[in-house]
Amino acid sequence: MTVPTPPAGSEEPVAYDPTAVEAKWRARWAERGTNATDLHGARPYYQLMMFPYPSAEGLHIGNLYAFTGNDIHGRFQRMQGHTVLEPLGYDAFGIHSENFALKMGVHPTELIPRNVANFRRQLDRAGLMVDWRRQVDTTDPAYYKWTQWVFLKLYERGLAYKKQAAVNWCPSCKTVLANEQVINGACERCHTVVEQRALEQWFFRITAYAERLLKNLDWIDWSESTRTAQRNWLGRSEGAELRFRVLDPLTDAGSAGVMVSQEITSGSTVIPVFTTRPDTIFGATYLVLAPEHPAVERITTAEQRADIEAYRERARRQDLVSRQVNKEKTGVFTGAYAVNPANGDMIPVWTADYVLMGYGTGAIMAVPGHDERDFEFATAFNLPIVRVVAAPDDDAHTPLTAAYTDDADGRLVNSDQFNGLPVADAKRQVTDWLTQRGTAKAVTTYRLRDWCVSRQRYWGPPIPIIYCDACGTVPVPEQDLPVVLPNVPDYKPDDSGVGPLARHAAFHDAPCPKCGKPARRETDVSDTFLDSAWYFLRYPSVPRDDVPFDPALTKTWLPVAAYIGGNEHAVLHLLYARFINMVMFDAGLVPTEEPFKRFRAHGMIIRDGAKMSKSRGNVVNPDAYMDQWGADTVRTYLMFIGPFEEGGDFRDQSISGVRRFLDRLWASARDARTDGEPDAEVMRKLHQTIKKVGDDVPALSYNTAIAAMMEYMNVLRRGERVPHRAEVEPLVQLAAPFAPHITEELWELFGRSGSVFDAGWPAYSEALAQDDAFDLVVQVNGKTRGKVSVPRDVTQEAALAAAQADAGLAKFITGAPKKVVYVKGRLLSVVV
RNA sequence: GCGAGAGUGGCGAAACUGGCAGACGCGCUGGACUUAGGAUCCAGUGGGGUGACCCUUGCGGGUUCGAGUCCCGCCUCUCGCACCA
Repeated sequence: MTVPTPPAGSEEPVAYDPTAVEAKWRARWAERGTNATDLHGARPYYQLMMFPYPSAEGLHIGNLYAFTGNDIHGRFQRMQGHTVLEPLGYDAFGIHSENFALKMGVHPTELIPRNVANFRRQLDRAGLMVDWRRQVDTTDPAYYKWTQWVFLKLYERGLAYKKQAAVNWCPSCKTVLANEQVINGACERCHTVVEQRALEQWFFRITAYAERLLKNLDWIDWSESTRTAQRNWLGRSEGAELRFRVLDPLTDAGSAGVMVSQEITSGSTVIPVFTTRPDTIFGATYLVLAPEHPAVERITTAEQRADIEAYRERARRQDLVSRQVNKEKTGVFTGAYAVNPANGDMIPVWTADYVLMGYGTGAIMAVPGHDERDFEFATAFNLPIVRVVAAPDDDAHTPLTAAYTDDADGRLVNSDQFNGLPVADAKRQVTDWLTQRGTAKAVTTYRLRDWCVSRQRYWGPPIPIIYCDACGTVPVPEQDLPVVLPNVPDYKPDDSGVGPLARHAAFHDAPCPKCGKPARRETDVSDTFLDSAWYFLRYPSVPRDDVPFDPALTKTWLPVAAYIGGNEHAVLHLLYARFINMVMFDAGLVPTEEPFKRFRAHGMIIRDGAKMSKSRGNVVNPDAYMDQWGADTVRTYLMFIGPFEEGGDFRDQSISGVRRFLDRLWASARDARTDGEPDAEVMRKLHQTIKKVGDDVPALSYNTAIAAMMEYMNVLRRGERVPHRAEVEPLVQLAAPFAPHITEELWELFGRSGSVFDAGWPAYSEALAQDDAFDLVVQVNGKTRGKVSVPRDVTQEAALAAAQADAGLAKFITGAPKKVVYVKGRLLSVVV
């Protein structure tokens, strides 16, 4: 492919033709291996972008936005002398692909390669500096062999376990979902309301890492918004677990107020509750257990049994949305009483769905005086409300018209020996006191739950476990990996709670690896988020088949130097990836506890002020724009429309400005003169621009870097001047990360032999960038009244004299100044 | 409700630790070149006033020689989390 040259003798200058230039350099890069990374090169720099799910619709403009932002950063680092590894792959397993395949009636094994091929074509066009030799595809057995290996590593370390639990079940996707995949009680994929089902599932013990995952957030170099989202998700809260003994009808019979049941209960039941406010124990007037709490069964009295059963049944059937959205308090008395460990009061035990089984112990002590939810419940059911904390202006007898929850200024009342203590002190002292009495311990609870990784679906890596009647649960030995996902025509999920692979005897039946007797394979596959939780470890070691990641390469390339991606993955992918990396670190397989040295969340692209969506019909098709404007223009435009970390508004109308800039760059290089000297004024602006672009690009301020180059372009061509080559050539380098094809072409036009990306970054000279005279702003009484041209290092006296000598300024400076403020190099402020 | 972020021309947006508000681009206006212009180039472009000047960064106060930027009190929007005890 060559760029058309004008016919001999033609006067017509060659116009910028992006189609030809881009095709030429795509071919040239492939031929020369320009984008191939030497894994043993000097100053390794791992530039990571979030690999896409290859949808049938093709590359989304949002993907392109993220990739371009990464690519510019990677290319810039290369021009700074780093050996940059910029890999990419496909996150092609998962429910989304499978649902789409089912809908279209095309098997995923056919659909995915087709989508991948289309993605690859679009990605190639975008001019990314990707080393495709390191590509990964999560659906390739050569990859998921190691995903299964990761599962086994966790199993080995006691971090993967199977348990029966109430889990989120999507009736439409017919599979369980992780908590992270349930948004407002609905499936994040299909938005169907999620049900609760009791199923046996594989879990990863991520909660064992909660503390470390939280602590490292204090120092990792990540976008603040992402760290905050993770902190909230981990949800650490400090408090105490208090033990309440439920009165036994036999032993406690005769105690005043106990309703003796005919039912004989065996032994005494102790209900542990978690609270962050142990200081309010004297105000705990009843207990509430979640409807699913196992103790409910045991303590309910005969009189209350029918009501309780009905209530539990209702709660069980109710989906999460109505349970969460309908916040009206409901509940039923169990008939049982428990003893308040602080004051010995007998308090009723209720069950209510405002208490969640999944958090803390699934039971609470209700302190209606100082908790809004308990106050609401107590009011609805006429339960006693006791004040145990008083605001500075209140006393022990001030009536409570609402829960008083302030824990900063309150002091304890109605709490025996703790009266008068501030809340913070009381928390500690009450916990200590109860701990000594054996009814409490200080505990820290996390909102985070263990990661449910089983999926009752087809399109994922089979979980490498075999169940043997004799040997029990047996992990598939490493040498038997991968457990290949069979290519079966019947892969539709059903409502049985068991994955479709269970229907395929050839897969399901397998000999026990230990004893060789007939046994059964696990038929669930693992969550897609496991595929992506370790992919960054794999890239440098592709295509090694003997190890998931080579120790030496991993040590060289990890942790990732720069990771840029969408904040929608703040608590999913990014938390799981940190967890898996931490486990690998504990196993001595990766060099650092944290996988990503630096993470930045990019913003979202909207279009004409509105969110892009298929239903709105305002989705930008990258192919059409690259056809019309060229990839370099699309890339540069995407980066120009707003701050990269905040996103921007894609408007068709504005793209022409960026194309005009590249047209002018082309013309400036083509027509540049080589005779004589470059203009000193222009060169000064050039050096200021080198500085600005060099500062802005690593800070991801791409929009201002482009603006600076445009500004320089205006100077370069002001008044239709013909620029000197020395004025243009460095600009070609500055623009290269943004517009790689055109700049390679112009670099070649200048007679350079290698790639512009191996030519380094233009040298910046502070001396050349410095203006010798400048305009000093003069303010009088706080108002800007004009400016005077003075030397840069002028003294205050000289500056004031210059201001007073200026006719336009002198009229404002009447009489002797009362006060003069002089900021060197900036302004002079005179008060009269 | 809690947490995070953001409100600046007709539009997308700039503004380093407080120091000329509106860089750059779109659009618009005028001009040049043209048979032509939805091409290219040049110039202008926050609002008001004939003018010297005045007003202007969501609203109201404050600190300061000086506030888009800092402090106090509100309003609006976006994104997370949401009965988490």
